[in-house]
Amino acid sequence: MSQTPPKPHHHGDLRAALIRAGIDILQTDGFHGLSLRKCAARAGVSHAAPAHHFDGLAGLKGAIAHHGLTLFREAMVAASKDETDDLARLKGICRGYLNFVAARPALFRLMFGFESHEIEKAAREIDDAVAYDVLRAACAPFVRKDLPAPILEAQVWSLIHGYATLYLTGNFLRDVHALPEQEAFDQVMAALDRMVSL
Amino acid sequence: MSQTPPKPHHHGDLRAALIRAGIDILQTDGFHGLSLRKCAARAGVSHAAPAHHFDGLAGLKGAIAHHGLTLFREAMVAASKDETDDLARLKGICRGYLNFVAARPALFRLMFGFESHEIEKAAREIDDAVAYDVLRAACAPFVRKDLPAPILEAQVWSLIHGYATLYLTGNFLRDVHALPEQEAFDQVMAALDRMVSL
DNA sequence: ATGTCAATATTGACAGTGTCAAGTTTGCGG
DNA sequence: CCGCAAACTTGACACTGTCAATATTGACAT
Repeated sequence: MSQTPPKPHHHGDLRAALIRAGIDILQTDGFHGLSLRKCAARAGVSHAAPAHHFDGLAGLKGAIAHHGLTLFREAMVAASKDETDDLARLKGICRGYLNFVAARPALFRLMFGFESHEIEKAAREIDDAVAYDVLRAACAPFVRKDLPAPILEAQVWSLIHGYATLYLTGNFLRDVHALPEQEAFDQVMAALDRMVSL
Repeated sequence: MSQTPPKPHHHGDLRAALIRAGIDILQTDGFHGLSLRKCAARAGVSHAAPAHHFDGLAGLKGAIAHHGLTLFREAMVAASKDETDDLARLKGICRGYLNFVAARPALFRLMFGFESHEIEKAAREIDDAVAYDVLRAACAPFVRKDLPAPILEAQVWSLIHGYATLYLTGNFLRDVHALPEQEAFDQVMAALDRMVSL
């Protein structure tokens, strides 16, 4: 895509404005509300203008996801940075994960929903690392010879990702979601105690 | 919706035909390929005919998800029924879960993607139980006083659901997915050993 | 058999959507 | 000042879901 717009001509910086518009629309109108034409309208340009900055809708979604990943990382960092204990820190990461899901459901859906398959794949692999590193660091203290880092990370990531998505969609887990939110989270995340114990 | 179509007039049983068409289209053209008009065309009726059997697209998706849930259940039962050991049986359920995801990705996405939010909600809560009961039964042997059934179920469901969706979308977990599929599955599901152990 | 009537399906229209092919404006570099 | 390319607009196309109006069908009562 056009990663170097050196000097904006008409708008100012349309590319950034469209991404901002997209994130706003996701928050306001939900995932369905996002469309190229609405982003264009909100940015005050014509309906086909975005085509010059993104490779169609998939390209715009890719750019939004790219930006969203830094917000995602920030949420996890913020929720874990005050923890000193290794386990509490890991749970803080998960707490941040869930906070992000609750705060920006549509953006999360764009980033991690099945749609991510159709998103511009190029930069994705690099971007993912931005968020994944946070988890990796939090998992590091628990790595053992019989529990390699990639496996542990996959286990933890699967657990929190699964819980977050089931939480978001309301599928299954009704008994648990009937509990107060924090208690439900704590009880499910208690699985980490065992997964990580000697 | 029309839950009692006592005597078909024109088509034969258009409702069932549309659901079948929908599942076929999901398998052939992927999630995006599904549309009311295409289902109608494949069933040999006009584009607006489905409206008389389903409450719009959400209604059709709901009906497809309803049917898909029984296939989903069958996949889990089939993969676990020959196991006698309790833990192996639980892992068989998870194996069946992943098998289903691999075999019918678009249908799975319709059922458990974020789209399920917009799906006809009415029957969903009852339907869910159809599949959830399989998991519940497999979890039952491991329930203890300090590990109530709903919590354990939520932990197991979150783990396999998270792994399956990350597997499907290709987000994160690259190191693990570089492994042979069965080995990756086994290693991640080893977390169950610990979660369930005394 | 005949007429009634509701369920079933068709047709045509409408507002959206993404995307493409042209044209138009803008402003920088020679 | 002029060219020229980047940025943007305009108009069209095919496709989508949805609705209102119409036509058809088949069962049931008389």
